[in-house]
Amino acid sequence: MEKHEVKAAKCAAQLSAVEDAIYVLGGKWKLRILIALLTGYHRFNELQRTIKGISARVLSAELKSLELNGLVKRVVKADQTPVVVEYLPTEYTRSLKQIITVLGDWGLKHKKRITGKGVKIMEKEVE
Amino acid sequence: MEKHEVKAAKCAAQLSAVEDAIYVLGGKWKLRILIALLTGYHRFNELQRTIKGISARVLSAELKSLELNGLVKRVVKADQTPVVVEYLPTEYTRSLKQIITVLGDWGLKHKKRITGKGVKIMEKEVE
DNA sequence: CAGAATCCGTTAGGATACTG
DNA sequence: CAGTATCCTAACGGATTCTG
Repeated sequence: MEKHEVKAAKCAAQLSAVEDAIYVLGGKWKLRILIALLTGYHRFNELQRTIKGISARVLSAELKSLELNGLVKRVVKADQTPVVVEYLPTEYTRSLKQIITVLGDWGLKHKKRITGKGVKIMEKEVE
Repeated sequence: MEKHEVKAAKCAAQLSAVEDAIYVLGGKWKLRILIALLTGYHRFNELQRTIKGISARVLSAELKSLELNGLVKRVVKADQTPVVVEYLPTEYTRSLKQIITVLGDWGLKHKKRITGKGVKIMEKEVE
């Protein structure tokens, strides 16, 4: 195998692996939900309050998707009234901690970089 | 500050940092483009060939967005005919290497996890 | 509280064709 | 080669209302 073929193969492998990760974790909300989950928020409305801006509809859909991928466990405690539903992180969810850490670190640096320079790329204010 | 307030503050900080990262790197293509860039692909059509499935329109738009964020440098070599345009990673781009590595590792594990179990979450085939 | 149902606007991004 | 220009649609996601 020649040099550029090696390069191509490595790039393709990297590309495909990252692609898979993005496929599961991508989108606006999934990682945020997982962070809240790992932080200790487990109830539906609690999650909605913690994750600013998410609607019940979207939260519900995202939780289902995450459950399909084994990243959330939905637990119904039927022995209580009213019924309590909890969304719990799984063992598998904890394997994401490194991703979250690394991404968070970079995001922090990036914010400092742009606010430090006084550059505003796009408007993002809320109020 | 009480315990749950600390938790809330930490979670919010983490949330906001990751949010910032997603804002810049999110979407279907940005990270893939950066990987190709870091691997050594610099020309427009070269990138399009390497990143399977991306259209010229989208590639063009994404490159502009990345350039705005300082993650790509567009270099025109006017001393040649025809004019050669190169998209080069910056120093700042290299700060993403860890993210790419971690994300790639996880994606690889995840793929093994699902293919190993024979689970097909959603259809994703191309042909 | 924990959602489902409905409606509806925005947008990411695909397909194709064209240009200097 | 290095893009632009158009057109178009599927998916994302916001707002609101309703329910057991």
